[in-house]
Amino acid sequence: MTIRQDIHNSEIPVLCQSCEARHRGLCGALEPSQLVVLAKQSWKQQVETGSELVGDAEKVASYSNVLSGVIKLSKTLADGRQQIVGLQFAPDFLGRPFKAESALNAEAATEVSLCSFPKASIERMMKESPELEHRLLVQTLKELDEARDWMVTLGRKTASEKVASFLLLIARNIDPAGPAPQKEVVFDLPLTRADIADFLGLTIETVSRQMTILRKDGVIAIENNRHVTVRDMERLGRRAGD
Amino acid sequence: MTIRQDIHNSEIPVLCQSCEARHRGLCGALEPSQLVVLAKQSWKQQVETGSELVGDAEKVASYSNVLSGVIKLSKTLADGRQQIVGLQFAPDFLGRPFKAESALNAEAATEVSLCSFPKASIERMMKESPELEHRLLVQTLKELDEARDWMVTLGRKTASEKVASFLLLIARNIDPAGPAPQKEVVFDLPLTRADIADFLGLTIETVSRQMTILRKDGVIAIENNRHVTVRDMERLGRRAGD
DNA sequence: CGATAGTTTGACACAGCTCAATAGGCGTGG
DNA sequence: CCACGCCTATTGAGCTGTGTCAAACTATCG
Repeated sequence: MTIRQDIHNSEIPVLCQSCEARHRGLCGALEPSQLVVLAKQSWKQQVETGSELVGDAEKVASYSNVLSGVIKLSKTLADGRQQIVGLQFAPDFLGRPFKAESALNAEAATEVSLCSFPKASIERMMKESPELEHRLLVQTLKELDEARDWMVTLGRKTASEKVASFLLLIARNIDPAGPAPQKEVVFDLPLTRADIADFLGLTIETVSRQMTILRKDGVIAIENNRHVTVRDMERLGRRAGD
Repeated sequence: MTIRQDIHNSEIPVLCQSCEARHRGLCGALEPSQLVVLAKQSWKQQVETGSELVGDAEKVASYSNVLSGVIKLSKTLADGRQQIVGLQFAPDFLGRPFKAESALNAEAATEVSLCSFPKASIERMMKESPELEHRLLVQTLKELDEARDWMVTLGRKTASEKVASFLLLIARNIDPAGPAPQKEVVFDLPLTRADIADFLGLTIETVSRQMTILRKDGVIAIENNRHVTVRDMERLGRRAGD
């Protein structure tokens, strides 16, 4: 490597060079010069399963890009009933702009790695760079579409359709390489049965029973409770009801 | 009125002068000069109850501001099961930017008046004016928050909590003058029992039974099926479960 | 190999659904 | 003004899918 190349590479911060978020995520909106500024204030963190990232009604001081792992967003009623209202996969952006407090709870469903930066930095950059706000709008619209799709699942699908819909959702999102529309797909479930129940508006027992039915019917195979093989994506799709 | 005043007023198009959307809605982001351009291409329309504004998988050529009335956004499964995924009140913005096709159905739940403009005009203006895109982001974030709140209702609340939540939602949104936190609130239901059922993920019979219970318990009064008096907003809130 | 947390399975209960009949609101026409 | 018909809402009776409670099973890890 020559000195020239070193100088050239240094335009993009080391931290960002192999980062997914720079390509498909929010940071793709930034010029190399802006990236340098932001990278100085940002830090990568590894977070273990179960740790709370953002508490309900808590002041939020930083935003993050999800680099790997799955984050669950949930809401809880006064008496403890819980509903997961969204899952975030890489390279999603984590944080609710223009609001000091979070109205929901964000928790690492698996091991998660994040790239975080101060709330203020992003908000300052957003004023300078319309492209950044544009990306944020696009991601928010995507999340809104997903939320509305899920409302149909919650309101109008049967327990077995709900479980099939969930497996389909994971199968389509867990693969970081993008959606390869194969017949057979293999993955580890990022959620426990309790989480799945909270996502689907069901109980763990019902989730478990429906998984057993799908297994006995040969639509999926399960090893060690977490490792799932979808034998036929199309058949699973039909079970999901839409 | 003097000529000077006429000249001064003419900065803001006649069409927009008494428009709600100019204050609390999207158009508030626009300079008078931009407003003039947009107003030339926009038109007001009155739409009657039940007419379809945007069909599923239909090309959308225009956006609108809701000036009055209520619009229901819904999705339908292959076998006809339906779920209402959102309601829009004045001065909400109707339309899904950056996507040629709609993934949902928009229908007038009541008489509705709209101010519509070509898709292309807004998108052009959005490129010029970051403030416009900012407003859109803010409205989209609001809708996302609402969708997630409703997911809790759909997934985790009982039938009676769902009906109470619905009445609360209407009571808080129907008043165009804003949320006056009074004890007693009166309004006409913008939805039929069938619509309410589709919004809550219930059947009409269950909705009807829960309304009867609320009426017999004195939480609400109903006249002519549509005219509702909430006797005590706080008590209704407690019935909604959060 | 025992402890612990997560999962599956079974038996039963009940909230909400289905089907069916009745009642009420409202416009039309005599 | 009443009579009729249509549409929407209510009420009732019985059924069923999903929840509840309890026990057994399985994976993982010290």
